[in-house]
Amino acid sequence: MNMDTKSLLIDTSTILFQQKGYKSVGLNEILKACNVTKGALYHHFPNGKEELLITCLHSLNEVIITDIEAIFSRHLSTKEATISMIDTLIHQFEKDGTITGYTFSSIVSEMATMSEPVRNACGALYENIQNIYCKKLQADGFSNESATSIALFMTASIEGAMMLCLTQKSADPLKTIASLLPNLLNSLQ
Amino acid sequence: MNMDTKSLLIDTSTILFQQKGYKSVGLNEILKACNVTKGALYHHFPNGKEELLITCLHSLNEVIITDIEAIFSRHLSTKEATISMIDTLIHQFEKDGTITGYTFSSIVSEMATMSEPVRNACGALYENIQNIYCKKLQADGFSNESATSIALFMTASIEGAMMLCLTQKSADPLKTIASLLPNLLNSLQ
DNA sequence: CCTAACATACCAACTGGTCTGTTTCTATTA
DNA sequence: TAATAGAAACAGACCAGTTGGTATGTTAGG
Repeated sequence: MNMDTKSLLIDTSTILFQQKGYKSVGLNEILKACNVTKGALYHHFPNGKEELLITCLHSLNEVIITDIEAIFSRHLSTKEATISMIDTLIHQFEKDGTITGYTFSSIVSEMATMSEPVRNACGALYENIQNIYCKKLQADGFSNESATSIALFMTASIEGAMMLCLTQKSADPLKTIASLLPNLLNSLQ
Repeated sequence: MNMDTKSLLIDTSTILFQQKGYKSVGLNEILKACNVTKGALYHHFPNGKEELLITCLHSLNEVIITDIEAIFSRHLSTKEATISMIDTLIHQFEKDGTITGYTFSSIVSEMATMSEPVRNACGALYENIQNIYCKKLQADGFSNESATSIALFMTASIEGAMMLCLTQKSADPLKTIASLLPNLLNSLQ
């Protein structure tokens, strides 16, 4: 089984979907970007575009979890790990103008109310991210309950900050979040 | 000058754009929802769909600012006002399953990198929201600088929480944010 | 030789947008 | 006040381009 074409399709369209959303990206655009024909696409994804998107979300899930987990195991406290993670986001944003590989807000807001499978895939992704935060917070000494709350708070504020970065064409919102989050962690410990 | 048709178009498509994003909403869908013809639409919006969207964003701006300002003038402290505001969002979400009139994340994430005019309109909207928070925080005694930071933090976490609500089909994320924000405000005062 | 992995022509449905009417309102003038 | 001119407010047919998807091929590898 030759996975190269399939992987190429997934990797390319993951980026495109993240940058532009679902409807904005046409099959022809994906095909051209991959230099692949429609026959090949429908061979690997018989159910078409939405199946491709969901596969992309699963793939993205693995990438994000791996990356964040690596950062979080590299640092002692949640505080340090979070700052390091946001730093990574900031650098990518300042380099590329977008954040691929960490966010999928375009897909959430566009598809959550339209397709249950897509909504579930997105939900699982957020859940996994929150779980990493949550475990580290518990290791920091937080109670089960407050760790869950804070993890959600972190996920939300980082996701929201990325939206603000997009509209402002500046990484400042993420920087502000990074500087405030430690205070929040201290105040609740 | 008869504004009824134009207003109807703006109000209807504002909701549709908020719920589904920009590309997902077709002109025909808007036209059918309004019971208006293409001729009428292009009479009021000669530059077509994008002009309609930007007009919707401006209209949304006024609505949001008016609503939030009303809530914030009704309460003494930022803490109380914020909780009251989030309560409004929670109630709407639990009633309708969506939050129209307060968020436009679908448009931001989809269009911010595609159209400068749209990005600017979205940026202005976030800026206005933050300004309301900021002023109230200053009235609470926060310094200019920290008021700005906290206002951004509030905007981001609320916006992010709404995304989480969408994926979870539950208002819990917003509730969590509402219960944590007061702690943050206390810890920084 | 059979199946996986393509390639390509084709399709109906729909997209945003234009063009040419027609109606309705309104201001002006005889 | 009635007639009329002109503009605003539509209505609806039409269009080229694109959409996601299919059907029927061909090619290459085990």
